[in-house]
Amino acid sequence: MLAHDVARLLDEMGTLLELRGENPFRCRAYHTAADAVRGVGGDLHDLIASGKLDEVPGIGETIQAKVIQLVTTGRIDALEELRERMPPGLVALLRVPGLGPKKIKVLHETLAITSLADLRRAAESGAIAGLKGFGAKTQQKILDGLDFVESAGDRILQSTALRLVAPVVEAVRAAPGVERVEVCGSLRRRVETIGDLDVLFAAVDPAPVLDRFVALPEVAGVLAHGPTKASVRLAGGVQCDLRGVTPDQFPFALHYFTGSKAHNIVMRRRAIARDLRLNEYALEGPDGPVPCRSEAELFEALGLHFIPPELREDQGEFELAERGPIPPLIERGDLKGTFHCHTDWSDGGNTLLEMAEAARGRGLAYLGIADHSRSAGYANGLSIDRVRRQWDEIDALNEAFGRAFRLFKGIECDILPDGSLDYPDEVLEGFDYVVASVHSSFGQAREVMTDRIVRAARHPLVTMLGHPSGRLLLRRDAYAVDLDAVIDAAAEAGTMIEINANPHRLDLDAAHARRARDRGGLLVINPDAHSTGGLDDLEFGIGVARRAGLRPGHVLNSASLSDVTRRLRTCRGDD
DNA sequence: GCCGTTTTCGGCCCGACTGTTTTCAGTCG
Repeated sequence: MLAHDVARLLDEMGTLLELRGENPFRCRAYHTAADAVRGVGGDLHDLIASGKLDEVPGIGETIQAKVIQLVTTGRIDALEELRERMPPGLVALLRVPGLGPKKIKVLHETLAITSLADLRRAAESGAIAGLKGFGAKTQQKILDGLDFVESAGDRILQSTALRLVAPVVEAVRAAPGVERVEVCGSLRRRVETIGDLDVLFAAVDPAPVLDRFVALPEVAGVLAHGPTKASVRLAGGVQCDLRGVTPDQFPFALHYFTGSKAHNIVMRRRAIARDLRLNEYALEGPDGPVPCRSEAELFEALGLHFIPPELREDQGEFELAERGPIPPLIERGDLKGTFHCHTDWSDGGNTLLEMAEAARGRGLAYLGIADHSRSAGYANGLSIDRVRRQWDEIDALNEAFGRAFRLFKGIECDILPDGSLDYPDEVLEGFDYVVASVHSSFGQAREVMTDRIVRAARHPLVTMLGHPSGRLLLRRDAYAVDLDAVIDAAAEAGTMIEINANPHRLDLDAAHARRARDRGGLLVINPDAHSTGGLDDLEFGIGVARRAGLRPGHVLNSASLSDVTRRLRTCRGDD
C-alpha cells in the first residue's frame, strides 16, 4: 500500500476524532503521523518488513499497530467504527470557512445537521443565529461560506497564482511607508499548486497600507481586516492574506509566513531547546531579543545553515543544514539549453527559426526540437518522410547559426500500448535524441502500464522519458503506474527522466525527482513548449528541481553545448 | 497519541481576528 493512501486514512481518522470532540493532542497525533508517513513515501510494505516503521518520529506504538493492520488487511477497525458512528457528510462541513470541529459538533448535536444541504437549510431558516455561541453574523458567514464551497475549486496553478499576486505586490510596494514586500507561503516554497496567496510587507505603520489593500479593485470581498493583517477574496475566489510588520520584525515574519507549518514547528522546538522562544516577530532569549537581520541569521541563531524556501518541508532539510552549508540548488541561470519543444511541424505555434531565436534571446546555447511522432494524429505527428524534411531544415539552420547556437534533432516519440516505439530503429537512429512519452491507452492496468514504460526506458535508442506520470494538475490524475519501478529501470539503463516544466504538468514531481537523483539517474528540465512563450515555463521546472534538492550536476541541460553534444552521442552508443 | 540533555508524566507552536461575549472561545494560518 502506498504511503500517500495510508496518510490519507490517518488524516481522516484525526479529523473524525476532532469532530467527536476528542483530546486535540490525540487528534493532532494522527495528522502528525500522516505527515510522517507522507515524508517516508513509497510503498509501506518494505518499511514494515524491515521493522523500520517504529523508527519514524511521530509514529508510536498505537498508530504503528493501526498502520500495520491497514497495510496487511486493508482496513483499520478503529476507523471503520468511527465512520459508522459519524454521519459521512459531517467531514464536508469542515470545508466551510469559519466552521471548525467545535462548531460543527454543536450544529450536529443541537440541529441534527449532517450535510452541507442541512447546513444551508438551517442557516436560511434562521435557526443557527439563535444557538449559544452563534449569532446573526456567524449565520451569514456560513451562508457566504457555502456559496464559496459550492462555487470555487480548491487550488490554483502556480502560474495562475503568480498572475494574481503580481498586481497586489505592485500596489503594496507603491504604498507610502512600505520598505519591503515579499510573497510568502506555498508560492515562495514553489509548491505545485497553491491554496491561497500570502504577501508580507515591512512598514513602520502597517495599518494604512492594509486600508489601501482592502480597497484594491482586485478585491471582491473582505474576510478580515485588522491593524496588522487583512484577508480578502480576490475576484475569481482566491484568498489573499496580507500581513504587515515593522522592518525589525521582517526577517522573522518572512520565515514564519513562508512555512511550511511542519518546518516552523521544528524551528520553534529548536528554539525552545536553546532556551529561546521563536514567533513571527522575534527570537527571544532570557536576556532579551536575539536580533536577526535576515533569515540566514535566524537559521544561524538556531545552529543551522541557510535553508532555501523550497526545502522547508521538514523532509530532511534540518539534518542537511546541521551538517554544513547546503550546496547551491540549481537556478534558471544554470540552464544552457533545453529539450522537448514543439514547432508548427506538429502542434506548436511557431516555426523552427522562431523557436531558435526565442531560445537564444533567453540566453540558451542550444534547443532540442521534439515534435510529435507519427501516431499522434491529433497533434499532426510527423510521418517518416516529414521527419527527414525537418532534419534538412534543421541542418540548414544550424549551418546559418555557426557556433553561436545549435538546434538538436529530437522527437517526442509515442510509447505505443505494448511498450514499443512509434518508428523503426533505423529512423530513431537518425535523431540526436529521443523523448519517449505515453499519449494513448491511459486506462491500462498498473502492471501493464509500468511494463510498457519500463520497456521504453530500456530501449537503447531512448534518451529520456517525457512526462512520466501523465498527470495534468487539477484536471487529470496520473495514470496507474509504479513510478518507483520506472525510475529504477531508467537509472539502471542510463535513460534520463524529464521534469516537464509546463505548469499544468510538473511531471516528474519533486519527490520522485529526488528518488531519481538518489538512484543515480540524470534529470532533464524541459518546458514542453508549444510556442516561444512556453520557454519561460522552464522556471517552473527549476522550482520542482529545487524542491527535489537538485544541483546543476543532476540536470543534463545545465551542461554546456559541447558537453551535451558528447553526452547525447554517448547515450546513442556512437562513441 | 507521542515523546524525553528539565521529563516515563505532563506537557504538546502561537498570535491575529472575529463574533459573541462582558473576559473569551473558536478558527485560521
